[in-house]
Amino acid sequence: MTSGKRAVTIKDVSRLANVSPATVSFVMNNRPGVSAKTRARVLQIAEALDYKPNLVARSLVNGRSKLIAMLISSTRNPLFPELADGVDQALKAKGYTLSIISTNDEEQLESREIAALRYRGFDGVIISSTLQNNRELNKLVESGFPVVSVLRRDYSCKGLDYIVLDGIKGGYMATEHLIRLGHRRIGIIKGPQKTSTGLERLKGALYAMADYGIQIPDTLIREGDFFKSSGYAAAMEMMRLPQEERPSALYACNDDMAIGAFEALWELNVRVPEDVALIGFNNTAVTALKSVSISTISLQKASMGKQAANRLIEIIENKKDDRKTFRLMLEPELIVRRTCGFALKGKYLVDKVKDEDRRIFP
Amino acid sequence: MTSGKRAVTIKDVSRLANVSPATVSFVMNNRPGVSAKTRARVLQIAEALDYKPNLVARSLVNGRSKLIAMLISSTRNPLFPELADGVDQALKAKGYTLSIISTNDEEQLESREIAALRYRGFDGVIISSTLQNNRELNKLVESGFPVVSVLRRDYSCKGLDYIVLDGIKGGYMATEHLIRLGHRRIGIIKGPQKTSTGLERLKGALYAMADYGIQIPDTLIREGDFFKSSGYAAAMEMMRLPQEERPSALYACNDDMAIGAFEALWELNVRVPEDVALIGFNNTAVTALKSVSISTISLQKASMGKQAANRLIEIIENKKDDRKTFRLMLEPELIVRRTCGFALKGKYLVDKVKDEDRRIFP
DNA sequence: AACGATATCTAAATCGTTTTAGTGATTAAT
DNA sequence: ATTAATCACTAAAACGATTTAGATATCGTT
Repeated sequence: MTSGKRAVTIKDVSRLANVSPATVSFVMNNRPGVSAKTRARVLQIAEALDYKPNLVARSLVNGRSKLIAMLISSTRNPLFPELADGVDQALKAKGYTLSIISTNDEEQLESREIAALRYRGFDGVIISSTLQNNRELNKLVESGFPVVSVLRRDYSCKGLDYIVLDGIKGGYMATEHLIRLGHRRIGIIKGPQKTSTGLERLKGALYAMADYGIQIPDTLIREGDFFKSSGYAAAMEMMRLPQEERPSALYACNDDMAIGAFEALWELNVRVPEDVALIGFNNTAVTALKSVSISTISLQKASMGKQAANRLIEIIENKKDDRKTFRLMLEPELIVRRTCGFALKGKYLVDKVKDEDRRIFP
Repeated sequence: MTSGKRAVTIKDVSRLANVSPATVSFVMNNRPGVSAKTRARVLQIAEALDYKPNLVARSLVNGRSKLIAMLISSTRNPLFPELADGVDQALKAKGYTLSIISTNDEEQLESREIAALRYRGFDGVIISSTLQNNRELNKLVESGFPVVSVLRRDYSCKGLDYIVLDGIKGGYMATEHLIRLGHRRIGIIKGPQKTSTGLERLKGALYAMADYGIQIPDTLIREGDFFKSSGYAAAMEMMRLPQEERPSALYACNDDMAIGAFEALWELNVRVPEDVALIGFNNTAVTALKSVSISTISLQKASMGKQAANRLIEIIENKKDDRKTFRLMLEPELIVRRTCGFALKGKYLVDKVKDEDRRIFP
């Protein structure tokens, strides 16, 4: 302990109770082999001294800490707290404690934290901050350390268990919705291409465009970093293009960037959805506010977190080495709100496009 | 390690390098007393084996882990992630890693986590989920374990270091602002009274009312839990009072509840601020959105988190036992936005009240 | 050549638990 | 009464590092 009074140890208890440390250990762990009388005496003394077993020492000897780490990209992106909440609840129910660590999507920091995990005494880790081609993650998984990736995944990582959303499908749905509302010039604010979500949500959009035979100029694809300010900047740039090059709709690959774009449009006195339609991704709490009401793609956050937590515990507690990798891809759902203008138009304008004319996803 | 390949230990390295474990330890910690040749050889072998010191073992012997815990109430209340972000940055800069643990404001869980902290190998803890009269917190502080409370405090805890906002002043400012805009029937949505913030933000409002000679009926004070839904419910109830008993303004003791109220008013087709004014507390990111624009009280979150982190490290690193308790109370700031109607009216209606007529805060 | 000083390295104790193997004592079975 | 089985307990070895005190070897000085 850093300073202050020395903590009570098992030896203090054993001395006072006139038994060996082993006996105290048995008592504290509810193990058989101790007489009722001794057990009671030890418990009473432990209570009186306010003895709590040192979890670091315990963790050293039996390699279990009941501590799980969750790596998130940032607490400032509300998706991660929302995800963490589900994980937390599932873990608490099983007697584990969750530690949330943020890596800010910095590759170095991410690698450092991943490398440290194994040696920090965590029993396992849930990674939602996953980037691509992470050597440390590969090593961690290969070493047999319990890892479950949630939301994002690292394609390079062979044995990695994950639960993700079908981002391609989500991106497709968002874009197709805009297309069916009659939009032909759709601006895309894509996410960081070092994340699987960033890649897939863009890819889905491009598939949709291709299926509907829509060309998209480079000026209408901008890369953001999943934070609000980058969405703001991207929207500003696109709206400052010459009149005829401007988008009539924006698809932002996450809600924070959509909100940034929303702010930019507001500042420019562009009406949403009358002048420009807008759709985001993630269905974070803000988008549902009545005064915001941004259309978006929803994912089952609570379920995702819960399943990841349960899978991780399963790995930890049935430590077979031959385990099958567990992979799950959840279905996205389109949430139609005010900003895409559906209510305005009442129906899709392009229903005349025959289904055979386009590739049905996937 | 739970399963999989055995991790590389200091012994593996020492064996391969033909030195004792002690020497390897010296090398890994950049200590003198090892020849350049040996040092190089050890480093090379450590690198080849991908050896990383086991932090649990290290922590056991020298009582340092470079791990800090932060107890927050919930990730779903955006104030906490925003606070944690500041703490995280300050800690990272000094080589520490932050673990965020949420307690959901449940007294039992809170106590359990606090009690466990000391034995989990954390070097210190930042508590922002603080409730009142927590025996475990008192014991922890008394034991000399490094603790800094931020945002909230436990009045019963004598030696507790804290950095908080002047909640009474903030509550006073919010309410006074509404009063000066001419409001006489102000509904208050207070927070949980087991938190210092809940208590103070209400107290400040009552002081302001008293100073301006305003009576407030019981029906216009409702208790929420700092979450959105409780603000929604409280606003709904108040707006369903008979016409003449309804509030003309609402003061919610945090932004989430203000947003809930905002939603309720929207649903009831009550115009904000024309029919009912609204002010929140915390200046969380959502309130600043153009389409939301809720007036609120701002606190210096980043600075608060940073200072708490730095103070904690100071305690940890200069382990004097005679340390003075460190207490800081920061100044709130009124953020005037759309929902309180200031822009509408352009000036305070009650400027005729002479300053001497009321008690100037504090 | 002898001495002390310095540099390099190691053996062993330590941190606070858990666990294994084994010791006595008591009880049960024949 | 003897042997076997059971019970209550303990000594000592882990776990994987750090640290202290001491052992060797090397060097310089006179």
